[in-house]
Amino acid sequence: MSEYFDKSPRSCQECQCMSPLFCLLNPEELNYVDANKIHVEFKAGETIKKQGTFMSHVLSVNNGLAKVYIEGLDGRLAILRIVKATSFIGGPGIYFDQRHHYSITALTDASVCFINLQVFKDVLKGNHTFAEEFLKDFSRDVLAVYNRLIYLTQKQMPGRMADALLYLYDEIFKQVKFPMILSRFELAELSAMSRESAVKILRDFHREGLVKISDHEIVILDVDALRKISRVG
Amino acid sequence: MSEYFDKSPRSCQECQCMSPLFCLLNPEELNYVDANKIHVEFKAGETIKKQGTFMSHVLSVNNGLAKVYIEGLDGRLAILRIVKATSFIGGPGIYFDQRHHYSITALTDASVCFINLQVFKDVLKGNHTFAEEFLKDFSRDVLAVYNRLIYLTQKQMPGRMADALLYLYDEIFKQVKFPMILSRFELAELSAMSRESAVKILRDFHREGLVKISDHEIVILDVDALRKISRVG
DNA sequence: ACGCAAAATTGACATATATCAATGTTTGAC
DNA sequence: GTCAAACATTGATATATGTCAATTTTGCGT
Repeated sequence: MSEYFDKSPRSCQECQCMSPLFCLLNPEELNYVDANKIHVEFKAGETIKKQGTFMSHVLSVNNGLAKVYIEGLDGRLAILRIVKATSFIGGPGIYFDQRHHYSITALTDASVCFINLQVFKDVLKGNHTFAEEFLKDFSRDVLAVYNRLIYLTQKQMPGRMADALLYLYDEIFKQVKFPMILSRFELAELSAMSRESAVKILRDFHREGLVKISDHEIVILDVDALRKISRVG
Repeated sequence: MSEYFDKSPRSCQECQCMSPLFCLLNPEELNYVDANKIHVEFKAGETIKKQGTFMSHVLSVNNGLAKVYIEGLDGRLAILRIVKATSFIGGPGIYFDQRHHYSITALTDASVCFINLQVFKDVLKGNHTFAEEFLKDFSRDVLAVYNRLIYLTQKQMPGRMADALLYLYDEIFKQVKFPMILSRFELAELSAMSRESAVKILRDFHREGLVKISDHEIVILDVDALRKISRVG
């Protein structure tokens, strides 16, 4: 029961897990956000947001990891990116049509704040530094999608899988040994190939001594070789 | 010689070719933009902006058609979209790193205004309606890239080519008979396949009576069948 | 009208990739 | 601990797609 009450919202003022974006708010603005946010804990595997639904709130991931993905044709998923704490998640729906254009699912237990969209827009309207930083964040995400578009359409499978692994290394964990938060199938969804192809490529990487996968852990043994495969395509 | 002088900038106030975005400016703001813009005429085939260069200005296409494309791996191009009059072209570089992240080349003779980036930002800062509409525009572009990501990675070649043709019909010309502004090679770049594959698919479409291509013109004979191919993938 | 260069076309072939079916392995619920 | 369900693996095979090389067509400058 005490656990239940632990889940009650902390105030934003004392929160150490806030997305850096919100550090640009003055106390008054932060109060306004604080009064209009909801804090929710998710278990690994739970859906945080479903593509297509009305965007009543924007999100801030305070803790844990989640996958952001588009539900494409015939239910096939395309994982866009992995988000870690602390990240703001908005998306093109904020100003376009107030809908979520991707789904988000927790990969680990995760703690997420939902900030009322209108309140977010109000604050954005009144604080130009905040608005610029938001735009910068958004633009960075857009650029990442451009890059994915290129490498998913112009590289072959080994290059795409190398990119997926290097992405986890460079952007998410920043160390060569990290937990396998994604199943083979999800790695396939991240690199736009079939599950079986993903398995085969990973086996090849393993045989060539580039990576070691065991016990829910992956170790990248030869970063340079992976980068070369990524480059060659 | 008189032609040379025709190219001198008209004032934005009397311009009928302005991107709708700029209609949201008040006279004072429009004057400010007018005083800080450059108007240039391009011939078909000329490069309007080159990916990677410093973004000193944002663009407004007043007349003509242009292709917006990313220069990917080994010089392979991915055409993102076709722009027609009247369109604003900014991109993620505005707020991220002040660089152009795609190249733009004129497909027909084209008339383009270059608006000083700082001036654009100033106006955006001071006019919230303008800012919101800009964001809406930007978000629409982003969504289009999401869709491209899905259909380029999850559809097979016939579906992708059908999408390319339907894009020209639905978004650009809005009639089933339109000039072939894109070469076969460029159609291939728009649908992420090799030039030869594009030729073969188009031949198939032609044999099946879906399209007719001749004399620099394309006629879509069976829109519904194309839509079906697009759906099936 | 001529001839050159670029673009388009073709079919044969090589390669990349998905699919299928069968099997093995892990995980979590009871 | 057992069982079922999900996940992972494998090799065989089918399909999609790219590449190559040869040829034809088109566009354009003189």
